[in-house]
Amino acid sequence: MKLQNETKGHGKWYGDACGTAFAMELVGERWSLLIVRELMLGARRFSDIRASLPGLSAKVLTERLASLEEAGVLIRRQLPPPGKVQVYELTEWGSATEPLIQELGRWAAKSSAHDPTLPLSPVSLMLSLRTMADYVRTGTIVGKVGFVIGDESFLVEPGPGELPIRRGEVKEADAVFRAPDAVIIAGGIYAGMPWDELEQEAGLVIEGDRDLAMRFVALFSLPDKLA
Amino acid sequence: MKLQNETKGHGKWYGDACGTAFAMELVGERWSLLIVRELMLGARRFSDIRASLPGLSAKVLTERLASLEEAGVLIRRQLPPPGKVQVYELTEWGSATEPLIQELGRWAAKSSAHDPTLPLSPVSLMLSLRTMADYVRTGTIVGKVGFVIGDESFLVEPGPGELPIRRGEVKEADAVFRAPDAVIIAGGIYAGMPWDELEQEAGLVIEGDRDLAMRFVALFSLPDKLA
DNA sequence: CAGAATCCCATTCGATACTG
DNA sequence: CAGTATCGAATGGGATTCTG
Repeated sequence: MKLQNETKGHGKWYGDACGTAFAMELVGERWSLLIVRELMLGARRFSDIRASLPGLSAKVLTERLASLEEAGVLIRRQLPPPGKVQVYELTEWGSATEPLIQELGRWAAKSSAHDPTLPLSPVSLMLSLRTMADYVRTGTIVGKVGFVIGDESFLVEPGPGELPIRRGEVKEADAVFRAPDAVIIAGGIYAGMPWDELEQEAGLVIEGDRDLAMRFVALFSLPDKLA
Repeated sequence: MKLQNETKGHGKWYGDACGTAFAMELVGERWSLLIVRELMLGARRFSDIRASLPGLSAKVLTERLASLEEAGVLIRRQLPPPGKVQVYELTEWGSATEPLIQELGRWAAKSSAHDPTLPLSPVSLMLSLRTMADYVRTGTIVGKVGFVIGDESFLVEPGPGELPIRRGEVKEADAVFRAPDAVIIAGGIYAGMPWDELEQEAGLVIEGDRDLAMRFVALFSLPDKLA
């Protein structure tokens, strides 16, 4: 891919000092922000990203990774041997897009047209927890909650005013949600589907401290819709 | 313009429940969010918007206005006679993009590549004040500050933890900044250019309570850059 | 598997001209 | 002023193929 002329950015964008314009030049392209989102919880490989974003072609992913790298949002890195695979990782500035992604999510959730039952990626679900949590109550939960979604695992450790999430084994978790697909868990948390029904019919498994699990999911709710 | 098929939105977008994706479908198109930004401080006419966004053609503006209206972000309205002109105005949900626009701006400002000396529209400058204000000090300013930029006027009335801005005559202001272009004022506030130099060489005029004016501009600063 | 390279079609854009 | 109509050029994206 030919590098774009640096004075004009992606082509002929708006030469505007406003941050809105500048930011849209960098991450406003189709797929860009979704790719950034997938990297938000840690470095991933080309094929991981592709698998999480159905509809994104290899060509476009290659192009977006290149322009995001050029913009300084992410870097391409070789993992040390053994492994020695190539991964993409957000820079510090790239990670600083999280509030941005959260605002996008909050705004979308207020739309009456937003449909929370559409498919979503594991990372997308985990990040939505951070967006929609009631932070005045996160401190009341004691214990770690694990999620195993397909072949990805995450650990959530609620604390006062915070909700740290990291990838990792769920052995240390006190309660674990296990499901083949993120949309199942999203259905329980956001669409109010009964948990026992999801366990019987959708392949959800809740392990460990079930009471903890239920108090945990009660932390999350969608905002009221706006006209 | 043919309306898009409603099931696929703008064409073939990502069918993802994540708010990021949904929001990008609605306002992620080129120019869309800049148009929304121009409406943020009140309804405007077609040609007002066009004049504020150099590089935006009538064709594209027409298209964007149509899709933003269809998405429920803005509405098209006839002003009552006399006047009887057509204006575009944000819906309640459209106005709810302000935190989003602010996050975009905050993030952009942390980039080392961001150039605050580029041209910007009057609305863009006024909104940046709300984004960059030090809200622990806004309450210490007593008095109204007016801005006249080209032929647009705004009134800012700082209060504890808030910075309301509205269009309006600056007669009631205790201090007024007057400049032919927003970039001049931005240079003083964000780029640290000396105010007296701007007055002598760039056509800036500061009227009224000069001490108030200087304490007011000290409320604003750009964040530290990230790698 | 991780991408680069080609090919080709669909869409989009900008410029210009036109209209109520 | 507030758009609409048209046209040629540029861009974008999917499918496919190739390579280390």
